[in-house]
Formats: sequence, C-alpha cells, structure tokens
Amino acid sequence: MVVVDDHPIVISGISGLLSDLENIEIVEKMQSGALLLDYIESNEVDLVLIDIFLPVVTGIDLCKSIKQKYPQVIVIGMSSQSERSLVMQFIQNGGNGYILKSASFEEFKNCINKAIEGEIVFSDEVKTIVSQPLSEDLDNIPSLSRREKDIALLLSKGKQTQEIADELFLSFLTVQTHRRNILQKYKTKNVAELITLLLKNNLLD
Amino acid sequence: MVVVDDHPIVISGISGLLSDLENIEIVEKMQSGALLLDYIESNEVDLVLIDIFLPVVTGIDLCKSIKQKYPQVIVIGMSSQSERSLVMQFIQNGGNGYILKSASFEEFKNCINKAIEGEIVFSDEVKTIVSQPLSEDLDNIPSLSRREKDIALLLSKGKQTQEIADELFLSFLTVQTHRRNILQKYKTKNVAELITLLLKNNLLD
DNA sequence: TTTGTATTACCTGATATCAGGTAAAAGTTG
DNA sequence: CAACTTTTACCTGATATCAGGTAATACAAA
Repeated sequence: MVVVDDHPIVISGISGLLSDLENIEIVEKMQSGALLLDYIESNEVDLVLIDIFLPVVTGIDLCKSIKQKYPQVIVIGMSSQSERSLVMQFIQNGGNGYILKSASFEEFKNCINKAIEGEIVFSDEVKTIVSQPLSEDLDNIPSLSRREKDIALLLSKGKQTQEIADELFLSFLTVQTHRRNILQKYKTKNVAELITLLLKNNLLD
Repeated sequence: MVVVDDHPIVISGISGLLSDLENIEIVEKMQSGALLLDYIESNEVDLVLIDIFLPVVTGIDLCKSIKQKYPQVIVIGMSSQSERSLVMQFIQNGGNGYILKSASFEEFKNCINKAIEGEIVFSDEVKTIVSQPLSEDLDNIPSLSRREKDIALLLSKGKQTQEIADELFLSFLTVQTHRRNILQKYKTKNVAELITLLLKNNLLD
C-alpha cells in the first residue's frame, strides 16, 4: 500500500494506525501525485490512499490517471471536510472508497479491509453525506452567460444599475433586464440572496 | 503537552512525530475544546497544540478561553489550509504560534521548541502568508455583533427589512438601523457588496 | 431553416433601500 | 462608577430595486 498526502503528520498518523494491520504493509509514503505515478510505473502496488486536496494535481485527477493505466489498483480517497459533489466525482473517476480524516481508527481499518475485498467503502460521516437526499434539486444549477457574469460580478462589488450600465456601455434598461433574468434564473428574490448563492457555488470566479 | 484535534490520524501522527523529542511528553490527546477546558482545570498543562477547525468551538475561541484563565499555557494553532486573517486572529487572541499541517517534521519540532522558549513561531508556509504585503489594508476587518450577525445572515438569505423584523421580533426601524450600522462598519454601499465581503471573509458561519 | 438562447432596449408603478439625524435602555469593561 | 458598545426605536426624503409586460437583433444549434 502507498499513502499519498502532502501532510507529513497525516502520513505518520496512518503509519501508526496501520502498523497493527497484519495483511497490510505500507510500502511507500509520498507527497505528490507525480511521485506516485512514477513509482507505480516500476513497482507493484495493490492499494493507494490519497488525499483529495493535493497541490498541483488533485486527488480526483490522480485517481483517474491511475485507473486508466492500472484499473486493478484499489484507490481510496481522503479529505478533512467533504462535500457530496467531491465524493461523487471521486467515485465516478474510479475511486474505490472515501474516508474522512476525522474517521476513527476502527473505521479506517474496516474501510481498507473491505476495499481490498472489492467493496466500495465510505466512512460513517461520508455515508450520511452521500445518502443525503441532496438538498432539493440544487444540483443542476444553471450557469451564467458571459454578459450575465459581467453584471453579476459588478453587482457583487456593490455597483448599481446605472454604474454597471456606464461601465459596460449599455443602456440602464438593458442592465435592468439582465438583473431580472439572473434573479429569475436562480429563483432568488433580490441581489443579496443571489450573491450568496453565486459565491457559495463558486460561480463568480 | 496536550493535542486537541478531531482527526484521530492527526493525533496519531503528532504522537509519532514527537516521540523522539525528549523534552516533550504528550500527556493527553483529545478531540474537542470542551474536553480540554475540563482537563486543564485539574491538571497542569504547559503546551497545547490545537486544530483551528474544531467542531462546536473553533480553535480561535478555544485559545482565547485558555489564555484568559491560564495565560502561562503556550498555545499553538494548526490547520490544513491557512488564511492570513485566520492566523492573525489566532495570534491576536493570544496564540503563541501557528503551524500548517503540511509542515515537515523538522518544522514541527523547531516550532514547538522555540515556542517553549517563549517565541512566537510560524511554520515556513505560514511565514510567507503572514508576511505577504497584505492586499491593501483588508486586515483589520471589524467583526459583527451578535445581533448584527443575525441580521446579516437573514439578509444573505434574501430576506428584506420587514421580514427580518418579523422573524426577530424587532421593529422595522430597528432592523433598518442595524442594516445601516453594518453597511457603515464595513464601508460598503449596499447589501450586495456587504454580502460579498462577509462571505469572502467567512464572517457568516 | 427554424427554433432557441443571448443580448440589447423601452415603459410603468409599487415597494425597498439608503442616508441623514436623534436617542433611550441595557449590557460590558476598565 | 464612568465610559463604551450594543440593542432597541423613531422620522423623513431621495433614489434604487423589483415585477410586470413587450420586442428587435444576433448567433448557435437542431
């Protein structure tokens, strides 16, 4: 088994945790995806435990790369906080399981053992997150058109309709129409609610 | 020394890391601030290493509580990602240092040793973050009072003055006053800009 | 080519926000 | 206790937003 994490203490922690699992041997500990891909080229690897928030290449992309070339390798993801969409993405890219770093030692052991047997495993907290009835239908969030984004961005900076019109060389009335369309698109009743929604969904970057 | 973190693997990792530091003995490992405050009541503690993102009570508030009652205890903060404002807040609340979890073993050891000698210590990455020319003067962000936060939160949900008044059993005019005070406090010209500022600075959680 | 979305633009009226000033009661800190 | 902050509350007028409807041009997809 190989652990990939850019936090030395996490690696150390997992070593300690797994030292009493007889069937598992931590072969290597590394701090980046690139190192893992190199290693996997010339060594036999059964199981990989990777942090999702790695520098350069994210854990999700790393998982994808591994699975494309070596589909038999079991890949388990880890992170501190977890969002439903992240976990789902990871699994969709071939991940065999997902564990929150706040999981207990027992959970870690169980998950790893079951994953080896071919199951898709989740730590308890992840289970509850994944099985949540996904808050209404907030998944299929519509996206902003180019112009709408321009306007939303200026709105988020506190600009008002006339100022936006001046800045984008548009009519006051045009900006007004865009505003209304954006509000309707997201079913928000005013700019405050809109900005909250946009920022929380990273739609303004 | 006591380690407070809600991630078992991190605690395990730190144990492993510090087992070869002779002058330090990890007395206790616990997963919440409440446990620490209980423990500290009846035991002598020299140094505490706390995670910033703890459930219920954040590491910053925990640090504050500790320092109020036991100013001689050395408190070092930790987190995975770090933001300038977070680190500054922690130090302002009496923290003796801040370490990123991605820090190397060496850094951990150095920081802890120096902190014991009375220095304020930062791991390398934190240093660079702290010493950044801090985008203009966005540091000294005032904080919201309890009531102001209530109102700001409802504003972010798109509620308007009258609705907020009803929900909080206040006069329309009172809410109006709060709104104005909040806008003034952050020098924002409307709610849209305000929400942006608050969300980007994590002031609404 | 037709359908659909995006972008532009105009009009009106009801309602909300913002900015100005004022002030008392309650709670907190030195 | 005194000073300060917080929370509560009222008044007014100017300006902005929101909701409703309508419509032409442009550009991409079916």
